[in-house]
Amino acid sequence: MSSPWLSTSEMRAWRNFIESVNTMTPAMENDLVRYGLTMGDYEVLVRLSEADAQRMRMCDLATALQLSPSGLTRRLDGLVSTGLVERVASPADRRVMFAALTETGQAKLAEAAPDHVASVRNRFFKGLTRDQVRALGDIFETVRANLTRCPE
Amino acid sequence: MSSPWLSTSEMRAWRNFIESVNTMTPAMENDLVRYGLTMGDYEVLVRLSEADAQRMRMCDLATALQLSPSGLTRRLDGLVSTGLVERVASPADRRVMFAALTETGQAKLAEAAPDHVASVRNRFFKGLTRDQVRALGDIFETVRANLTRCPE
DNA sequence: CACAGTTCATTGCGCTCACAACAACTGTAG
DNA sequence: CTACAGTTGTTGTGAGCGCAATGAACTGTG
Repeated sequence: MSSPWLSTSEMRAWRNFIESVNTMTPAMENDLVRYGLTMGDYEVLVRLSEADAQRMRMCDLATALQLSPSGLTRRLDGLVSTGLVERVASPADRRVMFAALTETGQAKLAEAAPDHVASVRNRFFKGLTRDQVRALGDIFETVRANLTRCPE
Repeated sequence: MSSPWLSTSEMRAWRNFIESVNTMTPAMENDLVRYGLTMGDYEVLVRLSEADAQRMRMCDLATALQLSPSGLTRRLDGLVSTGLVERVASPADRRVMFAALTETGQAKLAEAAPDHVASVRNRFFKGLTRDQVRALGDIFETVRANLTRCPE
């Protein structure tokens, strides 16, 4: 129970998990290159597209993306320079900047999304049964809940 | 089946998975800071400790760690400077360098390992049933196999 | 109103990594 | 023996990210 080592079953799960993540991430990143997007960029577009008025405050967006404030500032720089997102000052609170999806950004997301979804299916869900997909949902819901409970 | 979108079940699994990885990785990284190690460093020590004569060729190690050659060179620079690993030239082939675990490195691994294992248990396996752990092993073995089959 | 504390975004700096170019070396074909 | 294609590892360069510091703006309390 409180052995200092992982059990055989745990070790197998852990190693396969780590290796899958390490392989899958660059592969999916690569699938997006043809759209001129990184996975980070894509996540920004998705979040904004789901938000009211297609815009979010920087700090809320950073939290949602689990990114540091500085990281988000720099990531947005890129998206702004390519015209997919624009910065909009808040009239209510002059400290805050909104990251707002542009028409171009919306179009780019619509263009890249089907391929990205196919990529997720192909890299991740391919070969898994319906039960396994459901089990995955349960498992990582537990993991996520456990992680948010122990921030330390 | 070939819908352009993820099903509800897939979406749930995918988002929980991504968020878990994003949260868990820095948390576990943080757990190793007190030993002066990053997770990358730790992985190097583990791989070397499992290898014959506690040493591996650079290119084999890079492959095992899914790291680029240059990435490994730089990572090893750090480990060499702290004395945990040393570079040993191969007498047989003068192109190759071995990364070899030192006594210090072995001791450091022995020191950090129990805490790291506890970290994995605490961040990842905590709250999962034995069946779920086994299911995880199966699932990511499938994912990993699928990824290696489609390198493209 | 004044002012201490908080929130928000950005910038400087350092770290890690990948890609491309490179240098050293091996071994095989001719 | 020579030529040359393939390998192994390192270095130059640039991208992305976090931490800490900064400055601007807001909040609340006396």
